[in-house]
Amino acid sequence: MFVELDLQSDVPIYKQLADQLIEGIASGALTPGQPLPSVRMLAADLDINLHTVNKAYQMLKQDGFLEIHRKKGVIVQPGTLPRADEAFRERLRRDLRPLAAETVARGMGEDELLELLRSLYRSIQNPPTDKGGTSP
Amino acid sequence: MFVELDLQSDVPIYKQLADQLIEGIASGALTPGQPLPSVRMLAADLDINLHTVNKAYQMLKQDGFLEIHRKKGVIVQPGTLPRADEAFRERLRRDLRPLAAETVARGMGEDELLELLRSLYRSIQNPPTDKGGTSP
DNA sequence: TGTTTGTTATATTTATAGTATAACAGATAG
DNA sequence: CTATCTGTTATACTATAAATATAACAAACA
Repeated sequence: MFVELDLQSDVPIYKQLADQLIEGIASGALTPGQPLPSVRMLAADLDINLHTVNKAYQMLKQDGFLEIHRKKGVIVQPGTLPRADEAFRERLRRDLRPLAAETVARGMGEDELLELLRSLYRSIQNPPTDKGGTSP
Repeated sequence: MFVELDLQSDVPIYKQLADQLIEGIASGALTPGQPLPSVRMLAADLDINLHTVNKAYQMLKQDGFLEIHRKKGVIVQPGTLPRADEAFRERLRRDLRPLAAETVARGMGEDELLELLRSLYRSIQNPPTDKGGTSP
């Protein structure tokens, strides 16, 4: 598994995990229908508690990124992934706002900020580790 | 004071306060050298605890957005505001990454995301409440 | 001399994060 | 059927952060 946790970070472990799974889906490292490790297996692999993994899985299930079946285990959403609806856009604005504000306060230009985000967006959509890819 | 707190939010009060003060500096609503309410006054005004206000003030002092003197009280940084150094850019990337990832995963286009951030940036730099402004 | 300032120090309450066990019920392979 | 693995639920515990409540101190100022 490509997940890497920072136990010293102020970001909760379950959120780090959920974030990286979403990034995996975004990048194509995790494909629709692909099975994920069981909560016990992944917990053992990452050397964290079963419930911490389960919390991340439950969040992603709630958001529609995962499907969870008995015994079949956890799989990446095989159907249509959750859309960027207005609720998501609202959350996006709420989270981006303080970042944009401090950027302005520190005199960082609009262009540089946008370029930084653009660079992030593209590196996720087309990760540098995958040379070539299967899409084209 | 233009500060509005959401006590039901999962965002800590002291962070909401710090964020809005930074936005005030970014928008020009708070000008360099301008005095801020004392920790006791603002706490009473917002109906929160003295220490919660103090925590926000201390963070902003630590970052260089505020100066704090005995008896003179708290003032907006009269000298040069903190710069957007590499440490800030790193923090920016770290915070933007999960947002960009979920945006990709939800199939929201790069253009729309960038436009959303651009809109936020500009509305902060030139707030809609101030018709005309003193700058020009 | 008072009064207000930031500051420091405790203490308490509340909520979240993370861990540790244990047990339950559904699904599957043998 | 039986054993095993699955998610799931429940409970308990520790640790930490957030927020509040008082109290007191020292510096600055009118």
